[in-house]
Amino acid sequence: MSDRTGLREADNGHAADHAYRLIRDQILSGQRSAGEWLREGELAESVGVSRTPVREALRRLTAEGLVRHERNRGVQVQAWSVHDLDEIFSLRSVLEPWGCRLAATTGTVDVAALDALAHRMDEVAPDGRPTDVDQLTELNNQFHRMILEASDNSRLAGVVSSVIQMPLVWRTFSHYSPEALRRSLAHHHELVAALTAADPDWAESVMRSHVRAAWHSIRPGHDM
Amino acid sequence: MSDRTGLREADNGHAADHAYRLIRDQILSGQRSAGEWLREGELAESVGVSRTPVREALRRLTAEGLVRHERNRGVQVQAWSVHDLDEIFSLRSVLEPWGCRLAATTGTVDVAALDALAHRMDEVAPDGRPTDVDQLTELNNQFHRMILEASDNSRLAGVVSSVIQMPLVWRTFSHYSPEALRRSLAHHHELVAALTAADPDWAESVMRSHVRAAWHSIRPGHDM
DNA sequence: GTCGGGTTGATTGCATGCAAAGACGCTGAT
DNA sequence: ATCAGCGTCTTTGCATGCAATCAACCCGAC
Repeated sequence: MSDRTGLREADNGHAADHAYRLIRDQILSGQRSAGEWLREGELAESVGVSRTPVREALRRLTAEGLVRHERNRGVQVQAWSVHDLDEIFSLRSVLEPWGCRLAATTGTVDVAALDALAHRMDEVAPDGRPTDVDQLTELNNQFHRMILEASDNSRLAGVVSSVIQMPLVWRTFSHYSPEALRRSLAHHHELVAALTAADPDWAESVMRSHVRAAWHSIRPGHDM
Repeated sequence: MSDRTGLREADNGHAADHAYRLIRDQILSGQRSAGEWLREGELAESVGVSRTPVREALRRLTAEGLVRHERNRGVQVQAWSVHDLDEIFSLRSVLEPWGCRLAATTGTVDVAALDALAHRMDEVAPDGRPTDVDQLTELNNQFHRMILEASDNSRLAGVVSSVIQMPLVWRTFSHYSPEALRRSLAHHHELVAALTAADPDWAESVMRSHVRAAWHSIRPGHDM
């Protein structure tokens, strides 16, 4: 471990966290393909730390479902099927509308911030054609997370984000048609309106439409 | 580490798993009280392994929310408030009825096994007075888990069980009045009936009643 | 040619040592 | 008496070495 400092640029001082973020990013960005074995030694070297914090990072990723752990064999990147996607989206289509309903009643949601996010997404994807898919994804995640956190049920937010990891690998928005993406962005504005009006039924049903539309946009063979 | 074998009785061969189970049981059984600090060294000695597998066990427990991890300070048993209980039960009152609805439609649920469980619970708690709270809790968990696993959505089952840990600490059934417990057991039989009839609406609404009744039975100050 | 057994190599799992960070108590100054 | 500064001591975080495990290969027997 010679020039460790050279490799740990954005290190906030903690090897395990650093390793976790690096490995996670490699998986989410697709640099590590599904089924690929992640060797502790190799990762340790590439991250610039010893195997111990790498092992800790891999255990966290295992708990989050991004990788699979086999005893005495190692860790491999989780493989995903269409059925997994169906499970996740059917779960989301229950949880997110409910969370959105709660957010509409608590009144703690920051509608101005939501509105700003919706407009920034419009800019990143003018006319339904995204210029930067990663940024669009990030903005979208912020939008949804912000609503769930206003639901005043921290476990709900945690559960949804733990389940959502996989669609991130799938790079959701790259599967959208321009029309589907325009509709998705319109939903965001409608959600802002419903939350501003503090109408739980409206908010819930728009979110349900939003999630189910997304489901059909992503599902292979249904690119509408 | 002298006579390690003497301490590892039910060891299936793997130190980290062993440590995990032991520590987890200590928390769930109440031997470790909320807020108590869990020292790696002490745990390692008591389990009979080194600190490394203990650390791994503690990280798993952290991911499951049973303990809290503070950087460079250690791990302490998670403390629970009534608000946490509310969060969990409101989540359950959305997820479990939905899972029960799904189970009623997939037709993969083993109603005979469910019926057997319901009757065994009757025996363990005749006239709403439990003879063995732990066994009753275990049977109840099996009952609910079996329904969720028949929902054909593995993530749903995972999410619910991850969220349910805390009521286990609370030792749910010891808070029930005889009347509430009798009602709870009756719900189980009604659930079996609804699932046998494969009626999604019936199944869903019984489960919703069941969860919300449980909520009121447990909530401090609402022992009806 | 195929199958079984043993052997080698790679990799994980665990134990241990050391360094760094925080908590506590002491001392001294105000 | 109170509080800042300092040193010690406990505890965690990380690195490293070694043992156990698994996979793949090779070789010999049938």
